[in-house]
Amino acid sequence: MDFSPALHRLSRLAPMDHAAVSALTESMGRSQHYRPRRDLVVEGRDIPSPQLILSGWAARVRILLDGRRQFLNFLLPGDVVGHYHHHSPVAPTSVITLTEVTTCVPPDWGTSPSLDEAYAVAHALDEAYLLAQIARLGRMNAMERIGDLMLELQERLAMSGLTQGASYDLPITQETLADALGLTAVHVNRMLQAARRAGDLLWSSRSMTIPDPKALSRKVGRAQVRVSSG
Amino acid sequence: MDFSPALHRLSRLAPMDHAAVSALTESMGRSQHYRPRRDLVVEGRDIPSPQLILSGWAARVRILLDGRRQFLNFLLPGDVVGHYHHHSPVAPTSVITLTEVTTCVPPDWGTSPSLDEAYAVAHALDEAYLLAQIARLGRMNAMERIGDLMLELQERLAMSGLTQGASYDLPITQETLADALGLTAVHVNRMLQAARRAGDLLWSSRSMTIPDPKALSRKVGRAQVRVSSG
DNA sequence: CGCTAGTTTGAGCTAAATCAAGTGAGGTGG
DNA sequence: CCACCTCACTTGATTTAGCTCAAACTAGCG
Repeated sequence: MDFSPALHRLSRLAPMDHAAVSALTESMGRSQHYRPRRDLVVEGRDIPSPQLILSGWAARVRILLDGRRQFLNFLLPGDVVGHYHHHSPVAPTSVITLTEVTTCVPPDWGTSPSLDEAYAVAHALDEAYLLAQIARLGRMNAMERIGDLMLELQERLAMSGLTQGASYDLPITQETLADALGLTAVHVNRMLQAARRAGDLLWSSRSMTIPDPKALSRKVGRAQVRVSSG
Repeated sequence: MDFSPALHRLSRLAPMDHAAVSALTESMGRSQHYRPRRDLVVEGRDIPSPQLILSGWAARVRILLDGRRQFLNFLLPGDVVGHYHHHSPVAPTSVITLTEVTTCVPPDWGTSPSLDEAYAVAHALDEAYLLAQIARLGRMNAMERIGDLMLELQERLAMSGLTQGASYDLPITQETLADALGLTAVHVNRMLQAARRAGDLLWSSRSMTIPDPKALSRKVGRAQVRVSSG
C-alpha cells in the first residue's frame, strides 16, 4: 500500500525535516484499516486519539432527528481527524468512512517543529474549507455548489498528488454528494447532466474531469483558498 | 462602560486565576471603539492582532462576486477574532461590525494557564458553531433555521450573562438575519410572523423572547452544543 | 442469472425567491 | 414643531429552483 499522498500533502504544507519524516513513516507502519460506512469517530463519545488519513475518503457528518443527513466536510488523504490540540475531550461530530480507509495515529505535537507547522496549517485549511462550505450552502444555487465543490476537491487532491492532470478519482455516490451539498440526489443527478452538456464537468466511472478549471471558477464566482504558511 | 460580559464568558469557559483577571482588566483599559458597518478585519489582508469583543455584535462575512452576502457566524461579547494561534498570517474572511463595537487586544497566550484554557475552549466552541451553521444551511427549512439560530444565540449570550430570563437583546435587522440564514429578508419576515403566531418567538423593539426553549428545541430537532472543558 | 446499489427519467408540487408597492418610526434640519 | 427623508419592516402577486414520489434502467457481483 502506498501512503505517500499523506506524506506528500504534509510536506507541501510545511517542508518536513528528517525527524518528521522518520516519525511519520514509523507511524504509518502501524496503520489501521476500515471498511466503507464504518464510524471512525462517534459524536459525543470520547475521542480515542487523532487519526491521519492515509488512503480513502471519510466525512464528518451530522444527522438530524428525522434522519436528514448533512456532511460537514470531506476528509481526504493527508487530513487529520480529531486533533483537538488541547481540550474538549468530546467529539463534536461523527466521522464515517465513505470508502475503504487506512489511517494511522500521527506523531504527537512537539515531535518536530516542521511537523507542528504542518499540523497548524492543516488546521487552518480545515477551517477555511468549513467557511467555504457555509458560503456554498447559504448563497449558491445547485449548479454553483457542485462546481465549487468539485474545484475545491481538485485543489485539495492536487496537494497530495492525487490528481491526474485535469482529472481525479471521485469515489462517492451522487447520494453522498447530495448530502454534502444540501440537495437531493435526484437534483444532483440532473445538474450533473447539465454540467456535462455545458462541458463544465465530465464524471464517469469514478473519474471526475474539469476541462477548464479557470472558466468554471469564474462561472461559479469562486474565491481561492490560500495555502500560505509561515 | 461595562465590559463584564466578556470577562463573565471567559470565566465560564475556564475558571480564571488571579493573573488572568488582572491581565484581562489591564487589556480592557486599552479598548478600541468601532461604529456600525465598519471592517474589523479585511479578507486577505494581514491580521493586525487578535481582538476580544467587549461589547456589541460583529460577524464574519463572505461576499460573492455578484454581491450575494453570507454571514459565516456572529461574534458576540467574549468572542475572540483572529486568534490564529500560530501561523497563517492572512485573514481567511472579513469581519464587520453590526452594531457599535468595543474591542481590546487580549493578553497573549501563555499569560496564564487558565486563560489559555479559556482560549482553547473558546476556539473549540467557535468551530462547533460553524458546524451547526453548516447543518442549518444544508438541511433545515426556513422555520427551523430561524428557531435553531435564535436558540443558539440565547445559549451563547447566556454564557456572558447577557440574557434576561427568556429574553435577550437582538440588535440586528431582518436583512442581516437573512444573510446569516441563507434566506431573503422578505421570507425571514414572513417566517418570523408565523413564529410569533405559533408562540415560538416574540421579537419586538430589539428584544427576542423564546417563551418555551425546550419546546422549540424539540420542534427544530436541535442538538445541544456542549461547553465541557478539561 | 438474479440481486442490489446506484443512476436516470418523468410528472407534479411547494418552499422560497422575486418584484413591486406600500407603511411606519426615528432623526434632522428648517 | 413640522416636513421630509431614510431605513426597516410589511404585504401582495407571481415565478421558479429544487423537492417528492414513483417507476425504469444499468452495472457490478456472488
